[in-house]
Amino acid sequence: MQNPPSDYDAKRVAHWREVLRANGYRITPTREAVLRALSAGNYALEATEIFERARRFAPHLGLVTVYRTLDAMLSLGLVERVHCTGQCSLYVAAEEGHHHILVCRKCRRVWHFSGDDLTNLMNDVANESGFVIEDHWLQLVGLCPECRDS
Amino acid sequence: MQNPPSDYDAKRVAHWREVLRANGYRITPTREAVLRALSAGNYALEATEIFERARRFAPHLGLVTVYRTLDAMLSLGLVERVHCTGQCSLYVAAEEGHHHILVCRKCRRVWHFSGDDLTNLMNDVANESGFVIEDHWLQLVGLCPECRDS
DNA sequence: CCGTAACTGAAAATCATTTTCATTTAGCCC
DNA sequence: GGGCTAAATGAAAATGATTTTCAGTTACGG
Ligand SMILES: [Mn+2]
Ligand SMILES: [Mn+2]
Ligand SMILES: [Zn+2]
Ligand SMILES: [Zn+2]
Repeated sequence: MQNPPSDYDAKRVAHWREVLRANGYRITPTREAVLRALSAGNYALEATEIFERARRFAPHLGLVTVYRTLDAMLSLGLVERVHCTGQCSLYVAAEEGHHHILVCRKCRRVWHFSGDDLTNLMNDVANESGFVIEDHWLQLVGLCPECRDS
Repeated sequence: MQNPPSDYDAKRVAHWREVLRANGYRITPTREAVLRALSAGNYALEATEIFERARRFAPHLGLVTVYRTLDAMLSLGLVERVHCTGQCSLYVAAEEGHHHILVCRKCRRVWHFSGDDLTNLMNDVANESGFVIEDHWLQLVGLCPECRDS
């Protein structure tokens, strides 16, 4: 009758499972452990942190599988890379649709936002430079509500 | 009477030399070779590429010195890091003042621009999220005039 | 069930960056 | 134009993250 408290987002994991399967990937216990580890999605994590978390669900998991699953998920747009001053190998669950990220520089909590409109800027820069602009990459950095107090 | 064609920006090198000196760094032939290698400033370069270029000016140069000089220049804001999809360890000469970068994804040519105004967006996101936003990273990616044709 | 291509973890290989250390040198003071 | 000394140097070793290899295992369509 009681639901055990879950430290992962079952709904999101189910969705990811479908996307992976639909793209020819097999659903294995180890792979699912990585999905669960990432599904909370509120923090930018290093590969080793994902590894540690995922091991709770699949103790014999190897770090290699984390990297391989991340590759698959990156190519399907299910996770995205988070860039930082020093280290640029952080990962976080991606939201659907066009959006960008605001990261807490202290605890790496992630806030997703959309609604940026850079078309004017990009047109100006394209005209001035002669480049064809294909993509824009925007990330905000700051302190989350909890970290700014302490 | 003739000036040899120089593959570096002597003026910029002179300026960097002054900034380094003013901050307690010594001017050595190897360090200056790295300055020259970076001074053209139109391309985002990997450490090893800087190394190769700098070796033309100081053949016995070690790669370690490239890293050490890059650290010094980064901390003084003379070069900046360029982030890419795969590799985030590219460097390019920084312009003065607030600006951002447009990079050619094929040849890594860099165009510097300014004039972005994200204050409205940042205020909205700050209010919604509760974060204090301290910094914004913006980078455009595309194809330079030459690469878009070929 | 079966067959097979996909997936797995351990170990080794690779690659970028940092540390160590003995030697050299830039820049300051006579 | 010498010295002096802390800063800088390069070779080599250490580190750390990621990738490759490979022999065994497994998901899943038929
Ligand atoms: Mn956008
Ligand atoms: Mn800006
Ligand atoms: Zn925080
Ligand atoms: Zn180009």
